[in-house]
Amino acid sequence: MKEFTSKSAEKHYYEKEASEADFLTWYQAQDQPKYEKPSVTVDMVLMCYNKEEEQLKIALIQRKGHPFRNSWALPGGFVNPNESTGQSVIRETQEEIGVTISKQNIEQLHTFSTPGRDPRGWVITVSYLAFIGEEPLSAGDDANQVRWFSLERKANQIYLTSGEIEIILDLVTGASVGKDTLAFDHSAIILKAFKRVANKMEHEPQVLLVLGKDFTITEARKVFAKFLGIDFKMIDHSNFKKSMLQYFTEVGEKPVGIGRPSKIYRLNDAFLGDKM
Amino acid sequence: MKEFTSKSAEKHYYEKEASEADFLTWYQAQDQPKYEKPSVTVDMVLMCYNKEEEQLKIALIQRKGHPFRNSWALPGGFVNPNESTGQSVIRETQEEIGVTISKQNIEQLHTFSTPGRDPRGWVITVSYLAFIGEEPLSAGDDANQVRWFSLERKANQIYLTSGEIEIILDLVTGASVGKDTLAFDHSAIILKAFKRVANKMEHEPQVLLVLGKDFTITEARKVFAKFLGIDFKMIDHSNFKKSMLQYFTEVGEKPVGIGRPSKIYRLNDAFLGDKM
DNA sequence: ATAATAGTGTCTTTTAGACACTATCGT
DNA sequence: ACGATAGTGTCTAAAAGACACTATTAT
Repeated sequence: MKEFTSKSAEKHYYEKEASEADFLTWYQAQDQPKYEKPSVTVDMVLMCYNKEEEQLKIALIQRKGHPFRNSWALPGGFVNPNESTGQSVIRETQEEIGVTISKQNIEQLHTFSTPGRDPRGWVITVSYLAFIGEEPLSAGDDANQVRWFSLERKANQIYLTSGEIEIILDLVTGASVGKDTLAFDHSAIILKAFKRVANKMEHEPQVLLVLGKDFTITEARKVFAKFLGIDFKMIDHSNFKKSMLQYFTEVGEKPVGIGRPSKIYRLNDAFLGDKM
Repeated sequence: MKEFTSKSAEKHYYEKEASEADFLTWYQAQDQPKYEKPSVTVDMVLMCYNKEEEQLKIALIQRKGHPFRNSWALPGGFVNPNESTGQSVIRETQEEIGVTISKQNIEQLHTFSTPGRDPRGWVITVSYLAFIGEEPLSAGDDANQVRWFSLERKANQIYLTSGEIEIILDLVTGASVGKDTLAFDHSAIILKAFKRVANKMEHEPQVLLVLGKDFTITEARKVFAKFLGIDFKMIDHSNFKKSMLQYFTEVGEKPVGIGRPSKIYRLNDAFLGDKM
């Protein structure tokens, strides 16, 4: 082992003179951590659509422990070593609400790092977005309950409701305006997600995955209308179909229900995996 | 101070029964870190445009220390406590290359976290994108040199060149195909940035900030052409002007140079700050 | 005058949108 | 038959694009 007159001389030698292999061996042997490090979490904005209620839904959990005990929050949790944040968010979504998503169907949203965003200290979070057909949620260990909250846009406000709970977010100011509030800065994350979807759904209609694999034109119109905060009849059936047909393909016919039987469509493969 | 029969009973009490204030007091007093934490860095993709050479440029530093000593890399560094990642990247850009950017002019790109992306261990990075008019760079302590590299798109490859150094990236495969390579996964970060700009510059022409505050229509055409990998004459002057005039305003006339004097334009304020 | 650049005007093609019409079901 | 839904076709207005033309400068 080499001898050094000082710690800083040693550092200089390994960083600037030794081989990279020697540097790494030395580096791993040092007292970690040299710098203070943040905790890193992931959060998932998971949306679906209930065809009977004609409502968009977002999955929220009620936190069992501090901080924000009993508050509602996005599913998520700490990132583990040897895991990408994408893998973490898939694992946490599975653990906390019992929903399995593939890595093709998650999209990274934004990383939030405002100092003070977590009362425990220095925590930054990488947020993700995903769409699935409606399925039951099951609470993991960290949650008292898990619920699909209805997500309704009225003018420039977003109403998140489930039973007696109502959380109101303002699309313009970004603030939470109701009496119930979400944990951490999860309001900001949800608003970011909502705006992102609304802005690009006409060119990247992955949103339609909230309808499950297959859907009808009118169901697709209804989902779009929800994000735009308008009645679906404001979106002309004929024109909508004409412009969207490039993104999905007819796969069958729906034999039930009132009115003329609708055809069934499915998103083209190009819109399922491999986003930008 | 309360007494507990076991550490886990204590944890349960503070997380699930105590008040949030008591929980936080207890939490801060615990031996940190309970979980292993990653280091978090930021990286800046900073672009400008040299009007004489008619070349897009990207700022790269040559690393002074391991890992990747003497390799070229994006400016960036470790995030400090009590700093958002946005603030970090502004600070690091100032320290490493001597360029001052405002927070309105940076855009978060993506967070990279693939295990193994940094040989020192668990490091994730939050990448940012910014455009400035050309200005001299000055190397900070961590860099041997700092340089503006020319960034040229030829078909689906990106050539980064400066003097004898040439780094080639493939837009399709995402891989680095030349003999010189960048440090870490910085190729992937640059490609992500390039694709992002190319995809949205028609609707959000902040790219034009690479021309400095003011520019002519033809200069703008040239910048666009660089990102599209075509000759600027392929972009019709008249049609380009018609469609872009909604984004910028005439502010004067340029009295020098060959040909009819061009008018000077400036990006509307709406496109300088406050991105989605 | 001519080459080089900047800017205007016109015409065509494409796309987006309004809207009237036809088709098929349950009641 | 009628209301409700789904789907087609037509017409118009707006946007995108091709291209010819005019304007101003250096040489």
